[in-house]
Amino acid sequence: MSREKRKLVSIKDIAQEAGVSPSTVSRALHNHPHISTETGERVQRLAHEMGYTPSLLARSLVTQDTATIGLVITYTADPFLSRLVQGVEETARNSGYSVFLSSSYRDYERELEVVRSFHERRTSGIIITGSQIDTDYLDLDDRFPLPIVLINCRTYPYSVSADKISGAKQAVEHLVQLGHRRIAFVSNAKLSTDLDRQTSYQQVLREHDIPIDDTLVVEGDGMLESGVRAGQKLLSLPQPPTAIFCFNDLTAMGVLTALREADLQVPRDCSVVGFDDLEISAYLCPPLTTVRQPCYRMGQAAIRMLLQLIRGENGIQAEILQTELIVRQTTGLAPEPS
Amino acid sequence: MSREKRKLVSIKDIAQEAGVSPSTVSRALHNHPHISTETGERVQRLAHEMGYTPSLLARSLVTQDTATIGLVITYTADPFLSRLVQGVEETARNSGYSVFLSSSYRDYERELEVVRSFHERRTSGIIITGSQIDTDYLDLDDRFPLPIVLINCRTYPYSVSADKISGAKQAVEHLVQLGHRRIAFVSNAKLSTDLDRQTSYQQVLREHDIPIDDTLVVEGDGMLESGVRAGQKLLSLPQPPTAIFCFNDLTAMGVLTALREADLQVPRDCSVVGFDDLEISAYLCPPLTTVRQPCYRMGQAAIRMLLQLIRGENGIQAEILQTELIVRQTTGLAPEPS
DNA sequence: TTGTAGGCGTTATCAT
DNA sequence: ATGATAACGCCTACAA
Repeated sequence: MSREKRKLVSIKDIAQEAGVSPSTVSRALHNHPHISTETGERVQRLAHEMGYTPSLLARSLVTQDTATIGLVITYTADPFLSRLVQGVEETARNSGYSVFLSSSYRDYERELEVVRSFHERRTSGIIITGSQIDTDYLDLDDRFPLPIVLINCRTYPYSVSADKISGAKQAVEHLVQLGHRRIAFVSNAKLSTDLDRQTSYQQVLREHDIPIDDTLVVEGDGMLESGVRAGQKLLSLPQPPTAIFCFNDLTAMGVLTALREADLQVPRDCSVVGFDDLEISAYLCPPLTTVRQPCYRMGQAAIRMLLQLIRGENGIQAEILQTELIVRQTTGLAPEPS
Repeated sequence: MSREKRKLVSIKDIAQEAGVSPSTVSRALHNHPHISTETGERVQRLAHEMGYTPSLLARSLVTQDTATIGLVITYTADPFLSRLVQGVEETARNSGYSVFLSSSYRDYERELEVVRSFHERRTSGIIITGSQIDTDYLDLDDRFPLPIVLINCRTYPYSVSADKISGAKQAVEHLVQLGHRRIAFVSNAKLSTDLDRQTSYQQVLREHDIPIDDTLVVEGDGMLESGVRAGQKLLSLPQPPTAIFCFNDLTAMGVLTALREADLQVPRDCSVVGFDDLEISAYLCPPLTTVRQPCYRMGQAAIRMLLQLIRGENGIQAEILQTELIVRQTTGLAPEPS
């Protein structure tokens, strides 16, 4: 690769070479209806020979459309997000859009900064996961006058979410049916959508007249290590739980580790349920019972909604996708009270 | 959010409002040296009040610099890549660059298509993982006259790689030291860098006068499911291996699953070594012995090299980062020959 | 210190 | 069917 910066060939260069005007070249390149096949072909051939690559930059400037979207995720390392990113990226590309990716680290200022930078780049719209700003975007409308779709934020009008309420209910119900009465919950205090799970958890317990014990609700942060600590904390209780419902699969993996380190058998001594259904969850030891979120489809739905907003369509409503309990081998009958 | 498309305020609008020329506004916004503090402040204030957001699009067109890079990855769902993406994204952003993300699915045409689209967007440079095109880029120089850095492709002059040769050696050596003589290898036929591992594998065996048995080398594709199949295949051998060295951690997880389903204990009946050291690998059951690739630092090194290329610096050389054997609990002494 | 003018690479509107 | 011209929003000599 020669390293000096070369000047790229432009429409003007082709025009000169072909002995026509730049506008003719532009038209020829776009298969404009009223163009003679002769010049059309000549221009096309010349463009190819000269190694012409159109500048979407310049095009965007005049068409006022970058065909670009911004995707804000919390952490690139979060495995829950990778399939979602895939859904967004594939669907966007199939619609001719490129996607900018940046992460917010669940930080309000960072997120604001990223959204601002996307707006400077004149992205046609933005998709945000785990937003810390959420409904404040409605007020920031004049600062960011471009369509925004949020993921898992049901209070915002343009959003795509998984039905966590129903998912959490199914999970806890499943444990109750197995005879568990001391059911713990490991939360993610940082996340507002965590409330759905916790509310469902409490509701199911109440419906079955199971007393709610606050010591059985432990705070986590959705990461592996916090799952380990939460597990240890729960095991050190005078009356440890016989089942643990976790905020997500990563937390569940941490809890499983804590149980193993305490020489407890799953599910014989304690049942565990996760949330997300990561690809790896089916390959854990034992394979994890969990609530599946349709990550790929959520990403896909988000970009579709965003494209509708970009096109100025009306009647767009928040979407809620179904979750599904996947019963594998980390849940079993409650141990007999000894 | 009001849904009609508003016209954004431009430098001209501010100029008119402030009663100065557009160039003065431009200078004021950039803290140009020769500008009166009075107008400077007035313009800044006005810009803020009017909700001005500069168009990097227009700016890029004139400065011939988009401050944008393209990142091509094989699959967004590959957990090995998430930390690498993080390294690229964070470092890029800290240098004022935004990053486009797209995936190639390890397909030559797809990759070409993505690179072309990045070039159309006039990205300042491109980073590519798992390239199928690799050294062909040297010939494609006229089609893509922009800096390209490859990851894990040592035959290309501008590349960042992990030292897989040494890593694989350490892994197999470790198994030999534990007394294993029937050591299997699960490969990834799709990937050229796989050869490094396989070569090291054979070399270590030779060094220890261990006969090389071709039936102990099984093809995989680096995904979970292929690990399961490879494991099953190896177990069905008349003389199954006592240790399995896997192309990556995902494959190792699959192998572990196959072993568990066959009611074999790890490492008592069979040892397993992975490659990558994903975050979750430390939390498997048992925790996985593996070769760590410094994913984050590889991403960081790649973007640094790319920025050097963009700046036109000389003397840039391919970088090779060290790998490290992380011994956990899936490896143990070879079982006594029965 | 500020304004004028030209240009970045395209597309779009008028003519011809 | 093609060409001239203006415009997108910004930057930057050069001139004043």
